[in-house]
Amino acid sequence: MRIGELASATRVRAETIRFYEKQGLLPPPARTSANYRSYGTAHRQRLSFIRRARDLGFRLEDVRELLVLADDRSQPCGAVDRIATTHLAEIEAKIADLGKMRDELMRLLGSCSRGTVEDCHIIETLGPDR
Amino acid sequence: MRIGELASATRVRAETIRFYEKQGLLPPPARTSANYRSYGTAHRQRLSFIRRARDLGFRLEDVRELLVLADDRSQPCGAVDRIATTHLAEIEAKIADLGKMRDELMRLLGSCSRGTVEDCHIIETLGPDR
DNA sequence: ATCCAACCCTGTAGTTTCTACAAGGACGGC
DNA sequence: GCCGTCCTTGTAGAAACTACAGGGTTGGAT
Repeated sequence: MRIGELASATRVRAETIRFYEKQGLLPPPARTSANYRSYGTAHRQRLSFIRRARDLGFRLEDVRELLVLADDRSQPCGAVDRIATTHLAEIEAKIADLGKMRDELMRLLGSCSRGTVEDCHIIETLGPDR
Repeated sequence: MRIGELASATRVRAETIRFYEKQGLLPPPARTSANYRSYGTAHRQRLSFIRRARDLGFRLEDVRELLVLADDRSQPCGAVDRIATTHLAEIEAKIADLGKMRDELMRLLGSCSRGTVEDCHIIETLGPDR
């Protein structure tokens, strides 16, 4: 299959597929006589793997490691577990941060008096000094 | 005050202060005879404003607009409200996304059998095809 | 007077993960 | 032969900084 077909099969844009190839995440495929990339099932599976991992928020560096582990099926599962656990902790930290922002923003918006900026609680909270 | 003092007063790094100046968020200050930046109270207040807005997750473009609004105190408060409301919605969307990732990751990690990659549920879930 | 650490200057390049061209070649149908 | 769609490479941009490199300045100790 050509890059466009692979793109729609995996819902990964063609540009992104080329980008992954350049980053070494996806091996360079065979080429047709017209120099078009020609992909097979293994490529589609590998790209789907990458996409699922990205959907779970893993960074490309993590995806790279996970691919190595997936390729060597005799490895102990601990490394996978460690990567995923670390990632989970990062996600939870980010959720906590965003939750604080959300609470503070809701507090500010709730106190908006719909007047002029002069007595806007939001602007007032941001500056000048408290 | 010089840039280092401003930096520690606002907990914004000196490099970032220069960056904000280049972006037009902070007006260029006076210079000493040695060409050092020399800041006053107004600069510190403006930078604190920026920092608080950034802590709430506003993008620099939003901060730029908020600064304009804060400078013209007769403006109606609606524009501020609109920026903050939009931002709140983005934050809530991001929290929802991350929440889904967290749930899925926890599910995967809970099913980890601590064996080899061969029967690792995490790797299995990511690929090849389901 | 000299020395040194700690500060400051400018400008550029790197981070992350793509996305968007620009300029050109290939292919399939009419 | 032409048109629209696909493919190729390479480069630049987006966000918000961060990290140098290669210099000048300051202020205190010796």
